[in-house]
Amino acid sequence: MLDDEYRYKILKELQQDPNMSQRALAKRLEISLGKTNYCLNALIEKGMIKADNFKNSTNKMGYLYLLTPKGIEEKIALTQRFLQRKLKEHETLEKEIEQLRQEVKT
Amino acid sequence: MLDDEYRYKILKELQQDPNMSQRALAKRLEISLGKTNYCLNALIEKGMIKADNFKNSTNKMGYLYLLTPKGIEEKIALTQRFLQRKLKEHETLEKEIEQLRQEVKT
DNA sequence: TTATCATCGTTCACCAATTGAACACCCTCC
DNA sequence: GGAGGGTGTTCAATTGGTGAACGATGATAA
Repeated sequence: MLDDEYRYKILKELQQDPNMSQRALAKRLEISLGKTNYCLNALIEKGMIKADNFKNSTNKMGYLYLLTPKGIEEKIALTQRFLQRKLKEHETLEKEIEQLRQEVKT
Repeated sequence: MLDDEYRYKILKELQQDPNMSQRALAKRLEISLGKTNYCLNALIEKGMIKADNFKNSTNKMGYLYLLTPKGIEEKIALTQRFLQRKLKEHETLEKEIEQLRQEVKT
């Protein structure tokens, strides 16, 4: 459940916008709230993310999910690993498409 | 469970080699025997495939899973739909890769 | 013939992953 | 105080997928 993909995506989204509820995160990643909560807590557990309780100046209260230095490093590593995987997928996909085109010709 | 992908793949494999056990099919598609059985029966139910009981000349008995005319048509339609989807995926993937490359630069 | 072995399709109890309604809590505003 | 809207957390329920086990059938050996 805690595969690279979601670890990467969560770190990415939170780095970009640490002020983001778990619900917003869930919507963005197109996964359930429960799964989001599970993955996020795992990242916190591992010291990748620090959850800061904080109050917005005017209105609502909320959390800030900030990447720790370790989290930032991890995110970089994951990005590279993720890119490699995507490149492999890309290669595979192109072969598949070529094959499908051949098939359509017939 | 009976998504386009497996319908397409099953029709393709069986068109190519109608003499193929469900176990062999399962291995080829990298899905479980149970799922293979379920999908295949659904295709039979819909009249896409006809299961002929038949005896091999020399040794074993087995089934022939032959595509019906309707099945052949369906397979063509699925191939095209599948190709379209793969092209979309391809586009998406390239964007993702580009984005990842940008990110790695930083 | 009978027994054994291999292979077939079918079944279904089991496991893992995922979901989201429900809950407790906090804050603001009336 | 109470209503309303936002939090994160929980967990019963559903879903999807698995493959061992089963009965049937034909080939093969005794």
